[in-house]
Amino acid sequence: MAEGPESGQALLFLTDDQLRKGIEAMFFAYRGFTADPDRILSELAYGRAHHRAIHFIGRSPGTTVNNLLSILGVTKQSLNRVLRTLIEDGLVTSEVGKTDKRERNLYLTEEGRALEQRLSDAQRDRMRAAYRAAGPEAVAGFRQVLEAMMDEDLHRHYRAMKDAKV
Amino acid sequence: MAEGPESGQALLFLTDDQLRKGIEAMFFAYRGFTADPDRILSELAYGRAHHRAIHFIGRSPGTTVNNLLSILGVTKQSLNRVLRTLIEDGLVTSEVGKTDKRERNLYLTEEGRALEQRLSDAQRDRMRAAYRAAGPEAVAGFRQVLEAMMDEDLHRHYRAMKDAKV
DNA sequence: AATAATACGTCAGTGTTGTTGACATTCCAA
DNA sequence: TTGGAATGTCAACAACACTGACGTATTATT
Repeated sequence: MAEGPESGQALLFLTDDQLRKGIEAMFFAYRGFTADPDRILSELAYGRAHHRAIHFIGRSPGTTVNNLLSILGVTKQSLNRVLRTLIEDGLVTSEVGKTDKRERNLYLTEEGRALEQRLSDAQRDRMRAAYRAAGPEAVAGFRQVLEAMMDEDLHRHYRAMKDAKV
Repeated sequence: MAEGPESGQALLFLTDDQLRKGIEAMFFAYRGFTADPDRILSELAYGRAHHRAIHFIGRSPGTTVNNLLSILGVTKQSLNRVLRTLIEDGLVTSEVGKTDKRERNLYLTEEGRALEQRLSDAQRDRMRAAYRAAGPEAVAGFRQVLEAMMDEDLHRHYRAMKDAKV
């Protein structure tokens, strides 16, 4: 080991057992994290893929297909299937780009914003309850660990979005 | 609001914007969380469902199909398909229950333990790096928030497993 | 002006993982 | 002992990811 002066007691949080607990906590918590939106989505014959698309289009109105692809980390064929149904159902509009006509700028319609609101309300309610139960210091730690767990390219997207004004 | 003396400054961490950041952090971090095992699994033509089964069988040797079902939250038919391939491939053994012959007790084989080790090593490496970067206080907060985010029935499973000795 | 590269969409095929429905076996209790 | 509940298996289907190939419009490069 020979980690220097911080060895011993101070590094007990890095034992395999502690790490395993973190892994299992992550697994169980993610299930809770998605449970409420999933219920709403299943009523509408949508899935998580639709939720993710709606969320990030809502976050960045006018975003392009390519940008969405790099955020979501799926293939264009997979995203296209989802976008097509959302456009057909009138939740999303796709406009030819002004400066570059190859691009498509994506926006939520009124109806799309309504669903986005409904989904994020459900998810925020749970998040708010968890935050309130854990307290501000815990929340800060929560965010720190999550950020350290991201892949670098996703972390870039996260930072870019984190600091954007609503 | 009228939340009492802790209103104002101290509740800024509960704003919608803070909650949104937490939601997006959760989304991006979970991708990182599963990225390393996913790479290993794809080499072997397995998926996350196989990983989850292997993980929880390894954690609770002799567990029954029913118990695994309530942990994983899928249908028994879905789990069965995964278990069948793992058994065919010699990673898991299924033994008829001693007291109740309807039950099947599940165990990892030597080979199954080897894969479990390989997968959890990869996942632990990332978790360890994140923990080390964030520090012990952050890790405590991380775990607190995650636990508060779980559904109650999953939280029960988590607690039961959390305190079990390896 | 011709060529290459980019952005987007689509068709076809495949694999994992979830779902329901039907069914066999085993246990238990009336 | 018979009917019901619990446990697990087989079959078929849907959602959603993937790869590969191709078409089209637009922009950039030479």
